[in-house]
Amino acid sequence: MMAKLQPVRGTHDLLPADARRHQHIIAVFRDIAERYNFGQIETPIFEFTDVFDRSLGETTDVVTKEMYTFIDRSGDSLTLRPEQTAGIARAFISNGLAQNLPLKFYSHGPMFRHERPQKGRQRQFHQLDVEILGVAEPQADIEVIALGSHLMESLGLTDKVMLELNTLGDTDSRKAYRDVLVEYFSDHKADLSEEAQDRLGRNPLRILDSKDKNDRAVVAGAPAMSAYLNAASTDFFASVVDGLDALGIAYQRNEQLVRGFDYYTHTAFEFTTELLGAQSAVLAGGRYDGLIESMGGQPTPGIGWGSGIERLAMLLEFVPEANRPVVIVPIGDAAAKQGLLLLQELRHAGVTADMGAKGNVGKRMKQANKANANYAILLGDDEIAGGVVTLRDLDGGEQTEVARDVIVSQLSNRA
RNA sequence: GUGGCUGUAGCUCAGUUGGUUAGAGCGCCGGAUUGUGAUUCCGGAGGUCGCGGGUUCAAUUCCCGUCAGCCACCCCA
Repeated sequence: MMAKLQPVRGTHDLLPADARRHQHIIAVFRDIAERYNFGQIETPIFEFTDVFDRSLGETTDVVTKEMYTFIDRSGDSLTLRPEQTAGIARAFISNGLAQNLPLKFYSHGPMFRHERPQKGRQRQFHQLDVEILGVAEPQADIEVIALGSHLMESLGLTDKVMLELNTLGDTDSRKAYRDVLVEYFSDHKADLSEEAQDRLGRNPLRILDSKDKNDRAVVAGAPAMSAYLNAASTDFFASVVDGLDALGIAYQRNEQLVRGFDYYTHTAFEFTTELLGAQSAVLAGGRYDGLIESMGGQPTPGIGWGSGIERLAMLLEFVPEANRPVVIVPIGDAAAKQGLLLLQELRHAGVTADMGAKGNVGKRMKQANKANANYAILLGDDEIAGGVVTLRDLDGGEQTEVARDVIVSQLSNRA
């Protein structure tokens, strides 16, 4: 391999076939999000570091060791966004959007995390994202999950993913449970892994989804989160579940499901798969009623999810084909000019068309074949003199003369 | 950040028990075919054997380091 010009670790070029796959996912997503009456929002791919520090939780791994943070020429600390929600929350506050509640946003674009790459994990990756701001009712939870489910269905991934669902309860419930959990884990501290012992002080809920065998044994005996939910939290979750049932959206309760960022409350969910190696989450999100307030805005409930485009792409069986071009094969100098004109007419008429820059007829026909062209248009002195064009069907091999003045409409109608 | 495996042509891979000019298939370019595309035939280009250092008369091969890829841990989309 060339040693010199390498892409930065964990980044990838999307060549046309991959780019088409990504664009297909994005197109399906946009179509569905628009049908759910979400509006597109684009926030910058970098923000003041503070935006992420304060929102994600200072002890989370993303903040402590995965952010791409740098000092710009003005001396400000900036960070490439590791996720989308914080940026949207910031935009909500910056633009004074509290006047327009409720708001439904969708977005997509690159995210950055400084992690060791592996299957389904890159340093620059792309996410789809939806957020609903200003709706405290379970209907928003249901709608956002339904949108995710709809997306899976439209991408043909329903059989490959499973919806896992949990509730973290409101702030009071979460705090109560946390205290009980810390007490329980402290009693079993000796049996926990080093990682888990470390997390006990920082983020005890995360011990629940540890993969360590010993940890799992301890977790199995831990008090259940559901037992510590207050009435309001229990009712809220019951409403979410009712809604999903009514819509026929299957899910599996997973009481160990804990999301990575501190801002989550109530509903937490993930569409997971077993087909991506160690990575399981394909689409994940939850409710974050305290986030905007903690960032300095008016108290505003929110819920949303993010979904990794690369991960979706790896599961996708459908690979969209590129348009097959019509390729013009000019023969002679006069035809080269006439060819350019015809090329322009075809393109303006909506036909994917191309014309090579050099080569004799044989060479050009080979090029047309390689370009996966469905038709070749041969244009030489004979055709020009007769006011026609020779249209060759490259799949069947039939060749016919078509009047020059109808060829464009004939081909555009076919497409 | 930690660990395991792997780096030979654009791609997929052989190979050298350390020894003159490192191979194949596919792909690419040209010709047979300057008005006709799979195929076929002929010819050609393309490698400082990831990079750096060490051992050796000699390293693509052995050793060390480094970078990268893959996979896993951690964590997450």
